[in-house]
Amino acid sequence: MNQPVVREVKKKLQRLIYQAWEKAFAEGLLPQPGARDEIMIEVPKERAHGNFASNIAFQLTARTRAGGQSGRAPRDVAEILRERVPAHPYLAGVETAGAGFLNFRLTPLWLQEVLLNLAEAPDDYGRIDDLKGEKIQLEFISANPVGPMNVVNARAGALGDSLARFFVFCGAEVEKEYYVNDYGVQVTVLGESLEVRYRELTGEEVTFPDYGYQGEYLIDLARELLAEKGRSLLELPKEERIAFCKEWGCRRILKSQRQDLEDFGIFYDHWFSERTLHESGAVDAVVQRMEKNNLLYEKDGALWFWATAFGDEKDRVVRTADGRTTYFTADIAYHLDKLARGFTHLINIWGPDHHGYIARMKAALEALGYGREKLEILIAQQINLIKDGKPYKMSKRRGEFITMRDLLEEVGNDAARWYFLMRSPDSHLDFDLDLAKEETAENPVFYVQYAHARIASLFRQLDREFRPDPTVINEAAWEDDELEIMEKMAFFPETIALAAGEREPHRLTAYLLELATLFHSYYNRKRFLTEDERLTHIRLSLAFAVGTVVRNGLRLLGITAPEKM
RNA sequence: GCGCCUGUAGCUCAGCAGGAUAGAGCAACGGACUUCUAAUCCGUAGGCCAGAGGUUCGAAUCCUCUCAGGCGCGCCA
Repeated sequence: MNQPVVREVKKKLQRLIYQAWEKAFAEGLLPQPGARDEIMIEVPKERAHGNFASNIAFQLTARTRAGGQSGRAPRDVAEILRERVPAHPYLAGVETAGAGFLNFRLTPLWLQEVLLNLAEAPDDYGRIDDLKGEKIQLEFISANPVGPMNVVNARAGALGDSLARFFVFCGAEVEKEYYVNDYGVQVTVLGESLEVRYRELTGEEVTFPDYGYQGEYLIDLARELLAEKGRSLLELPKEERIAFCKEWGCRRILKSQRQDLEDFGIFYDHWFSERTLHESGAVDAVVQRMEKNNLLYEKDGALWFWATAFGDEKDRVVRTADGRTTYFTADIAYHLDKLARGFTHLINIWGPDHHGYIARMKAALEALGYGREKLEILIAQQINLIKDGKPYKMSKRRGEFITMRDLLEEVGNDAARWYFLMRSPDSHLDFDLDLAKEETAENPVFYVQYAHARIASLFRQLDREFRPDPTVINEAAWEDDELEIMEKMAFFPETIALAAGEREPHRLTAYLLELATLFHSYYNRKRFLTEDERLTHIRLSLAFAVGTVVRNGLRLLGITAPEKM
């Protein structure tokens, strides 16, 4: 795999500056050069400031003072370096500017490299090997199987699925896992709630428990249960009937959750049942192991984990006074299981209501001898649904909430994914249902997709298969607007690295918007299919490249790249 | 009370280990289709980056404090 062009160019520039620095040192003008990597190469915001810039002069200024010399102004240092930067085919000019920046203007050579890479292996453009050798497990959503998916689940799903795609593109092996919380109070309440609804449908007079799940969906589910089993469940003792409802309800809800996810384009590699941890004895084994390692103490009849010794604010119960293990205990067992499976890195995406849980989970892993950095927890922040200009509150208890399915049916998968991913996971985003629904045409995702469709349309009109010709690309006389687009595409791999590294796909949505803007503007200004065969080829090479980058980018977000719109 | 997240244009939000004149979309206003898709383009307007200190050549960005909003602080999951 080729190194991304931008990285190579930065390295080249570092080398050139370093050579200048060494020369100046030999002449006694600057202090001794340090490491080459400390020379920072950045990208100026202003085009007038060149393609790349370095602030090395500012750093060196401090050092000329420290070295006992009289000290030089940043401008002078920059000038000393500028005069000594060796010539290079990539280099069109070096200038000093501002308070002491060193600005580099490059020839189109490096950008032609981008087009050539794109022509050679389109589907792989943007691939990097930053995560090569990593085996990452990504666990996300993991909702209780007690009701339909909600919109925060959808956000976490879009994020997790997209990150998985990024990681794979960065060379990692990735496994997506869903942890099914099919054990404990919540599912028991589900069983009880369903059982009451069932009896209600058989005509029995019932009082619905106030702690039960009151959503409509349970009535529907009870109806299905009645259709499937008839009144036969009434023969069972109540306890058994509840147990059956719990079992049956869990399975049905899980199945529909899974269906919702798959309709959203999210497919898991592995579904992991919490119950199996209890049944296999893994949970009890955790208690024993912690006991053996002197991590537990007894108080008020319960067994406590000494979490404060590992950075948590409070100690945590792993076995209650009446002998039950807690959710936390099972979760420790779950994470130990993950670790035993040989992943180099674990990532969990949790909802905002679980952030208080992070410290104790990390404390447990550390106490058991694993590095706390091995587990990374991302918080997908909350979503405020806005309807009719007002916040739309959700309540699982009252059963009036907008489900993930509702949302997707209203705005579509592509728009929903884009909306979730276009903001930082940290932002508490406002999702305006009316806006997303009514103004779909104004939605930025269509703007990006439209660029792709326009390009596809160009190639449809060509009566032959198009393959970019390296010779034509190398000999082309590029215009400024073309170079700008090429430069943007050169930063595609960088954007992916950043998005993957920071776990922030919104870097890519922003990038795609910028690229699409440049392209639409260019499209309006220039014709692609002209009488001049050479010119046509040059412009189509550019279109080919843009289309490829847009398609590759959308793929990472889990969004389709339509040929027609 | 403690912890986490957030505070940038009228609205929703970007701003990459600090960098040169703070950006985008929407909304507003004015223009552009005989031409490869007008789901597009071009232009105008819009800001005490919540506030106060500090760090330095340089702060929206880093540190401290204050203010405001959200979420969490169970022998629940």
